[in-house]
Amino acid sequence: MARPRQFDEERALDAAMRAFWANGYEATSTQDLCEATGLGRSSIYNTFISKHDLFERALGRYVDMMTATQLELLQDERLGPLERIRALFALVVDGEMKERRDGRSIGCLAVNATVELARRDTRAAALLERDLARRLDALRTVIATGRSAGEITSRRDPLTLARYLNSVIAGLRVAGQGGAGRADLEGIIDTAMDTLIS
Amino acid sequence: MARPRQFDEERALDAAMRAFWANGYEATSTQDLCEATGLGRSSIYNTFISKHDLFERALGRYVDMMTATQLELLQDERLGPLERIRALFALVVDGEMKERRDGRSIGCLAVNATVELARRDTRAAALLERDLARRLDALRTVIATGRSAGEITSRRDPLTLARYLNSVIAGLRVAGQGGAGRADLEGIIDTAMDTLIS
DNA sequence: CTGGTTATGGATTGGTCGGTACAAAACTGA
DNA sequence: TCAGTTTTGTACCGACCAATCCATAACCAG
Repeated sequence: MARPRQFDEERALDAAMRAFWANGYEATSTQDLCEATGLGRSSIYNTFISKHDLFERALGRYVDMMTATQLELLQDERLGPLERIRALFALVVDGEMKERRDGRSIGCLAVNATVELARRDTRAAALLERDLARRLDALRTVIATGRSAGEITSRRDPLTLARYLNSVIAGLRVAGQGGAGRADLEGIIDTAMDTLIS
Repeated sequence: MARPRQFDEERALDAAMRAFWANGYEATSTQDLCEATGLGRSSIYNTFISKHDLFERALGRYVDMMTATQLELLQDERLGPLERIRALFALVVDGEMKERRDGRSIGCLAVNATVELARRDTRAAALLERDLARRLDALRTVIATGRSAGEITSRRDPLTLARYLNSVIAGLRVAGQGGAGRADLEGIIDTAMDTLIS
């Protein structure tokens, strides 16, 4: 009954996400978004309402995808609890080694958005907070399992350990953006894991 | 022999630093900088050349001040190695509890700049890299001392442990910006310190 | 093939961006 | 008092910002 879209909304969203991921919210202009998505301004505004709304959807897509893969790992029953945590760290390090420029990684859009926006963008902050809760929950569960199984011997309670591991991951992201290489990141991870079995 | 300045350059620099710290580089306009410093545009450009140059000086001032206080703690011979590291963490947490808005901290300008700019601002990246080297060196030294003294029993080498601790600090900053409270941060710290004596 | 509806491209909006020009003001040494 | 120098306030610059308008294109149901 009307003219159909000439583009795939999900693909466009994905391209916008990458642009925000690489350059941050403020440094990404609507012109950049047009070029990244291949859409005209009209199509972007017709579809996504505003730059900020587009960013929210891009960030939402990012955390949904990332957290989904991470939870999959953390709930993989073919692996033991410690192996799952190791696998999660490996995933993070592999991510940090991709898309490097001058030896610096692109980091994690969730961390980047937390740092750039959380204090002055309530909606982004709420989105990030919900994602954090999901990730902490999954970490807490696998840690609790690991402790029951005797693999994790730390007497810190699982939620504290979950917050610790999540914080270590954020630190890894920042380190990657600061120029740390694979060996550096793996050293940090090995050290961080010592905590669980102490 | 000429008209003297009506303002204190260091005070102005300090005000600009706080503006960048609170809002980031891109989101801080030259108009914001005028209001924060109380200077007119002419005075700002006459003194600091450009927004970017002003940012560089502000960031330089920040890392010099912060790293100076942190190194002071790490080299305080009245404290044992572990106590020094604990004191450093306490300093970070206290910092994270200041200037909160909606329960979120302002974070650390060095971390914020790493996340926002390191990939596309070579000069800022170099500045941050030099600061990182200084901090890692001080951490490594105190860790080595602690191991000689038997306070630190981890068999990870001191540089790796230093990178680990520095990364944990960055993670704490991000957590603070994400809304973590004092108890959360202290839980992370206590857990992180377990590593050293394992 | 036509009327209704949506998508698209391009021009354009008012506003703000970082940065500059310029003249008046304010000081100092002579 | 005045020449020389720098600072300061104001007006201004072109460029770009996010966002909108509108005419045209493209599609589909009838």
